[in-house]
Amino acid sequence: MTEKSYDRTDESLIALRRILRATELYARDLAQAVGVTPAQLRVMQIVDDKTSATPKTLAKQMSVSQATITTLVDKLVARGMVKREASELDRRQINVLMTDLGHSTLEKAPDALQQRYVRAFAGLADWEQAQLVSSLERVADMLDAQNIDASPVLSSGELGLGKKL
Amino acid sequence: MTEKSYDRTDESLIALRRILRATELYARDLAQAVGVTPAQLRVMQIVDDKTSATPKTLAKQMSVSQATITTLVDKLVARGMVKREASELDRRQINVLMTDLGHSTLEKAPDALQQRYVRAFAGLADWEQAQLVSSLERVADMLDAQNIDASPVLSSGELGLGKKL
DNA sequence: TTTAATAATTCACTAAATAAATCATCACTC
DNA sequence: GAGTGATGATTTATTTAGTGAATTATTAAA
Repeated sequence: MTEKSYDRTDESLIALRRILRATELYARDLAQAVGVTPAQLRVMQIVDDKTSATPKTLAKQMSVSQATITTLVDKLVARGMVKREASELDRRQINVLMTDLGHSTLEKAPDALQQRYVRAFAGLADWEQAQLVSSLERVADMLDAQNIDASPVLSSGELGLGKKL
Repeated sequence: MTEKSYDRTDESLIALRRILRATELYARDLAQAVGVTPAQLRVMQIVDDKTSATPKTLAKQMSVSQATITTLVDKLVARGMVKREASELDRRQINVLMTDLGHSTLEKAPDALQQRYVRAFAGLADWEQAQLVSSLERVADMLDAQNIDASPVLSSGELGLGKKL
């Protein structure tokens, strides 16, 4: 074995690479369509998904420093996509919320790739879906040992709900 | 719908997100261990994999402008990781090559995540491997319509399963 | 009531990325 | 074989992301 071109490990890694690449390119395009940058879009998606988030939690979820979040939120505020609101429980904290503009902008986003994926996925036979999910989860397990919080951000409920993947 | 429980589409997207996240975090760590930035590491991996590459092809493969490649290569040259060599066929072109330092630096890199993945993958039963590959390729097909050149860069090298390409 | 620790921000700085302009070289066509 | 246009790499100027360190306000603990 392992004589010809690629062995299975390589094939799986190459497929993974294709997935990664497609996703990254898609994120760029989507962000551009929305009129913000990819990083800013990520913030919008998380905030929209949880309806509210503090800079602290955003920083953690995006694996980025709080300082970075501050500047991203600054720019989104300047574009009218999100707003800041003081927390009442703890006055050190600030809640970032979507504006109506931000929410509707997200909803109107094309989201071409995800729509295609969701449609293709929905078109699979039941057992195929199950197999795909289990395969993906298996790969994810192999990759992230310390089981990071890889929460939603992409509930695909409605086809249009821009999510990042 | 979509209250608390996720449907299969969501589950698959969440798994995908975990894969993406693990990969991104890993790329950061690995780059730091190597002593370069993630973008610079990507250049090194491609160059090392093909033994030689022009800025043009690097730009295409990384989906980035040539100008960006120029500055990345500048920095790698400054760090002694790669070198430039004039092409003989077309004197407009330049070939980027690994230095010995660059090559050995790459080889000595920890590469923890990929090793873990490769080991886990290698430990699967034959039919499981086959199923995983087919699932991943299926997902990749769903995601990237226009079938971009998603070649290697993640060839599994170190663990002896390597092939070259 | 001091003293810690926490949450967000500001500041100074580096890295990555782009578009636009420039320069050299190649490929044609006349 | 001279001129024209396309191509490959670079330079310049600018924007965006990202960081660590310092700062400010607030909470929590001693």
